[in-house]
Amino acid sequence: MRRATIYDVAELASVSPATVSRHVRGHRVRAGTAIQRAIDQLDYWPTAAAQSLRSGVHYSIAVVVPDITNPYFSALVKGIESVYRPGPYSVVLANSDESEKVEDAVVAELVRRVDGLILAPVTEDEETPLRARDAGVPLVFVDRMLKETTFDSVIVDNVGGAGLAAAHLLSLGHRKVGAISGPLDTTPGRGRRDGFVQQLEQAGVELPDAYDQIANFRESGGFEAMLRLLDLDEPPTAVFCANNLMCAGALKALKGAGVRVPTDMSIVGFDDLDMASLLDPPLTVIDRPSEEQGMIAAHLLQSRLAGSAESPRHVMLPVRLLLRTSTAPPPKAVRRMTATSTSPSLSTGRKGTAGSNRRICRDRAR
Amino acid sequence: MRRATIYDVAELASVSPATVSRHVRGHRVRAGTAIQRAIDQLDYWPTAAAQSLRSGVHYSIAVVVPDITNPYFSALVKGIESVYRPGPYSVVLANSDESEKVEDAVVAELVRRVDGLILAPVTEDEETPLRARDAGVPLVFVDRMLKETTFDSVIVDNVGGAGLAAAHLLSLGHRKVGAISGPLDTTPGRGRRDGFVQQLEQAGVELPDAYDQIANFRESGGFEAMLRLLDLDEPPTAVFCANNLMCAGALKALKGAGVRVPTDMSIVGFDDLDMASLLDPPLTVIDRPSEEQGMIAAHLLQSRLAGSAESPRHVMLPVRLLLRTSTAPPPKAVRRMTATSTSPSLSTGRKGTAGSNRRICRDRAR
DNA sequence: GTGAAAGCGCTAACAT
DNA sequence: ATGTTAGCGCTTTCAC
Repeated sequence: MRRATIYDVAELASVSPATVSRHVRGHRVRAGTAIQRAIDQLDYWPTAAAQSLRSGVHYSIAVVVPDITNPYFSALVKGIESVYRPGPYSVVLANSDESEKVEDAVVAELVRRVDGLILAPVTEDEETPLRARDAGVPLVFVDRMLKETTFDSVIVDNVGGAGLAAAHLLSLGHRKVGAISGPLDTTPGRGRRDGFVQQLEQAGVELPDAYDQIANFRESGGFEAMLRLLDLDEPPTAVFCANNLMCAGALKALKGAGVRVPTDMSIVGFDDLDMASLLDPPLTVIDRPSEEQGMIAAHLLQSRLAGSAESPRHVMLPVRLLLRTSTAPPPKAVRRMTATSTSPSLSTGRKGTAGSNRRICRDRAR
Repeated sequence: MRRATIYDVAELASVSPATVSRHVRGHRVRAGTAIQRAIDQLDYWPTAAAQSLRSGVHYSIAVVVPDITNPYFSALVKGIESVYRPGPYSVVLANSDESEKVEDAVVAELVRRVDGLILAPVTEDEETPLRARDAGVPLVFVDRMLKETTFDSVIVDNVGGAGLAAAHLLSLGHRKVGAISGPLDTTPGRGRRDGFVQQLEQAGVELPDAYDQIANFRESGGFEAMLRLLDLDEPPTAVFCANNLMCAGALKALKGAGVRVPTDMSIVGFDDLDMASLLDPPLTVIDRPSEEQGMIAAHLLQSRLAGSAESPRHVMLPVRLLLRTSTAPPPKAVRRMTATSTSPSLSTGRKGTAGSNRRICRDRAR
């Protein structure tokens, strides 16, 4: 049996196809109930392709992230979906797998099928976004963005967050601190390293090349970078890991090498992990509002789709230091400072970030 | 400037639209290079909606999972994507959020836009799959399936895996064992509980109602169920958690209550976690091949799309017990058995599962 | 509020 | 191998 078309419904309900179309799209029509009965009876569903072809709208948007396996991105997506439910838009998700090439192919495909795009680009200087512009598809960046851009964006205060981590480590008395940063051609990779280094410099502490590790944003990156750090004659007494996955990798390397945290080495991560409090030891991290970030991105996109589009809007969300127990004073504090104070004085100058009032918190019960 | 159509390209290259169409779809045509030049010059991209409307194929498939936040599903998706890259099909991902209602809406939308569906259904007795059948869209189940079904499916040996967990706990000498199961109207929820109970019964051990906890598959479910268990006059000395998220929740409850694992209570989970080895203590789990499961599902779907469709195929993947250190003999072993043997003798009768040779392993270094 | 008619952009038949 | 023609199923004028 052939699939029913709008003509079949029209005939059965004794109206014109145009009227059926209006009814289906929610307009009030006189024969509404009769049409609905015909629709149910024939099990009619509009053909999406025909609708799109004719009207030019798809009623769907796409989200492209570099690694769906990363809990941060899962949370982000959840936030976006919560805004778009219950429709009329459906949201499709795609993975670029941290590959510029894959991302480009994926986006090229998607811009032909969706009305808008939320993108966490793989690098800061790629050309993928042009595909969206060329296709006339509104785009908003999340988590990462291009260097100079006319697109909307929602990122977090990477520089400030990393600075917070550095200040915390310094206040504990650490002077030999290392950093495992992500690729420097990404917004968070570069921003977090910059913020960390700046804060160190303000305290007159240097980040030697050997302590300045760059790696990929996955577990393997953190694992290998930590191995290199441990291989040094004089490893750092504290290390900042630029994201959650790297941090897990670094912890595995430490565990394998028998290095105790925080007794032998302190660790601060960026991005909270659902399991962070269950780890051995519970992880001190820079935490950011992931779901909320997704929701804001969705709202920005929606306002574009609704046509109320002004100049590009860039929103930056505040982050906070979540204290758990993976940080402690160094094994032998060289210069005694406020090293015993677990509530470090963070009077160091810092440009204020939107609405950040409580920047340091202890982890609550669960 | 209007978007270029196939007619514009045809005119510029002095051929017919049909020839351009053939070229675009990879056929060899004489004027190939001229056409390509015209395409590049005009920046022509075929309109997906028009292609689909005319040809009836979308060149995309969809994956619908109940919780993209669950690492198991992330891995599954990764496996699927690896099969479909580099095209010509694109894969879109959707989240049903463990809600039958959301799932139904999402699938209803998707079947209008994709050529095939890979679905991890929310429950075992829902009607969503009928949407796919009605729309003539091939469907394959992963992880979960309906009770009686004519669709392809790829699941894992839930019953056997849970049995393995029970046998392990028993062999350590536990007699007061509890289970935190998922919803019984899901394949893994029911299967894992059944397998656990059966194995217990074979050893003459009962699962009292109070030890038989049912909860949602999320962290909150595990947390609350464990709280209930701890509230008992005589809590179990070992607990089996039916999935990774629940297990994390249960661990948080234990941590909050100051119950030590495995000293005071042993824990076995189902599904490995990336972080499982970093937890305090490293978690003993039933592990299954997630990415591989996704790949198999993708292949099954592809064979359907290719038309080589016979009767429904059901594949069941083997699982294994991954020994770490969250399990140990009970505080005071009531009856001394082989309670000190960490390599339990699993001579208990069990129907063989496809290709399972090494069902118990110790966790390797990292 | 409703109907008639045109056409979105493409590909499948068919003819050459 | 290529061109001609028709039409996929819908929505949108435009007239009433």
